[in-house]
Amino acid sequence: MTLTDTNSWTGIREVLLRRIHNRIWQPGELIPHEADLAEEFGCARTTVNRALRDLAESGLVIRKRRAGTRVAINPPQRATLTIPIIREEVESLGRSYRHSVLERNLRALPPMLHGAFQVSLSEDVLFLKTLHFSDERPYAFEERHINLDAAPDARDLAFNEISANEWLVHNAPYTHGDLSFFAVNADETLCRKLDATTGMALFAMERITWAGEMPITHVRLIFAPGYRMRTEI
Amino acid sequence: MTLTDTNSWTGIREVLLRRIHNRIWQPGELIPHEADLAEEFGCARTTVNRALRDLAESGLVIRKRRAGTRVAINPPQRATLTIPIIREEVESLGRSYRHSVLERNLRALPPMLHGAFQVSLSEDVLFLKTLHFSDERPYAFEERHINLDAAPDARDLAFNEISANEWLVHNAPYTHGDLSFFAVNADETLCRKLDATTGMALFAMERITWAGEMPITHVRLIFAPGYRMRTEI
DNA sequence: CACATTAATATGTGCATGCATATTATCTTA
DNA sequence: TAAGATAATATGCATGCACATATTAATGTG
Repeated sequence: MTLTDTNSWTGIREVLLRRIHNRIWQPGELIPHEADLAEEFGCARTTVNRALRDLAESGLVIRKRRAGTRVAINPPQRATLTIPIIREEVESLGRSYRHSVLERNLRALPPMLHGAFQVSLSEDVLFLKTLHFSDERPYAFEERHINLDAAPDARDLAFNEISANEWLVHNAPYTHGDLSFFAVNADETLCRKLDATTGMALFAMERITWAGEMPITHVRLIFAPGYRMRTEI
Repeated sequence: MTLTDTNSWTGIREVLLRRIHNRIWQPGELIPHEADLAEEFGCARTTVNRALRDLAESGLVIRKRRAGTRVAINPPQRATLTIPIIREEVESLGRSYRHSVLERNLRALPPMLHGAFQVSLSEDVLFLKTLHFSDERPYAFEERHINLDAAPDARDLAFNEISANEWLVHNAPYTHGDLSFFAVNADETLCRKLDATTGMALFAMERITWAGEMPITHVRLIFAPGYRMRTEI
């Protein structure tokens, strides 16, 4: 038995967790309310509240005012993905990072993004194709649209020194965004860029970010063969 | 300007967020400490603490005792993925769900999983191949190993009524796990099962879960063509 | 009986205070 | 001067209390 340090909120959380795991409280069942638990553990209600709040955040219990706290019927499996700046991801693996801008121009917003960007933009967007390298081997291929209304300084930057990925994180913080993951087959051009063979399945990610109502950037990243996105749950 | 409801912790969080977004506090910069902010907002230190704790959780600020709170240099982009039970995912899209167990037998733990499962198991594991359908069209193909030490009741279940996916969530809660996402090419057998053409890129997920030291299950899910995993950030 | 009103109740949050703990800065001392 | 002891300080956490708010149950009313 681990030292439970009851009357610390983490300790109480562990006790509650064990009861849920051991089915002392069945899924769907109402558990005692804060005041009772506080008395049982001999601590303040605030402390129990903290523990329960944490369990609710991770989806294990459902809390409603007046209705009480009940064990979740099917705890949704939540996974927190950390999506780092590519340079940092590569360097954290002990590899050297480099990137190369393959294409850079102004163009009208592609129709595909009209819906996603929602607002009609007053001017062209900056389009970039970038290849990211890990130890001089292709790591990921990036296609990006930048809304110059949201990041006007980007117009004068070549993004040869600092990648658009990193520059935007530092200079155009977003408030929210959409993120999706999927698989694509490598076409001819992707193959040449990513050292893949034609048709190979590649892991891809697409992201659109906004600062309030203003769309900032759309990016599509396609990773070299063998890439896995990992996390712990 | 939105109503800021200062002296509520969420209101204070919004104000702090705006200051970070507007670069009033530069990345890397030390921000005033809790007591000062509490005085500025005319609230208790606890309330400021709650707001700062929340910002720290989302990775926007870094907090260290004595050292103070500083704005993160490159806020890691954290995304929370909710991985639902497949039946619920399908039904939430308004489709009908069905699954079919294609194969079910006991076998020795495959060498591939010896490392992952870490401990040597005393007996065989239960192996299952399941196909999940959405509106009678293939949705995902599942290969699963279940440790019968962790879930002995599984030995007598056919998993025709309730899928192993769902049964395990209800009957063998895990404490932690590893999760990864990647892309695979459809091979001959996958094609037949998932209505794909040979070589098509498919989105896949692999997951191993433990209850404490005890491995529970390994599962590999391969989704039908076109699948996207989405989230908001 | 249907519907609106009111009361009861469990969680949500704020406050003032005190102490714990990690980390940095400062002061000793060999 | 370098290494170790000590003080200072910002966050972390627990407590007791009060009030806010959402939701359910009970009650009243046409």
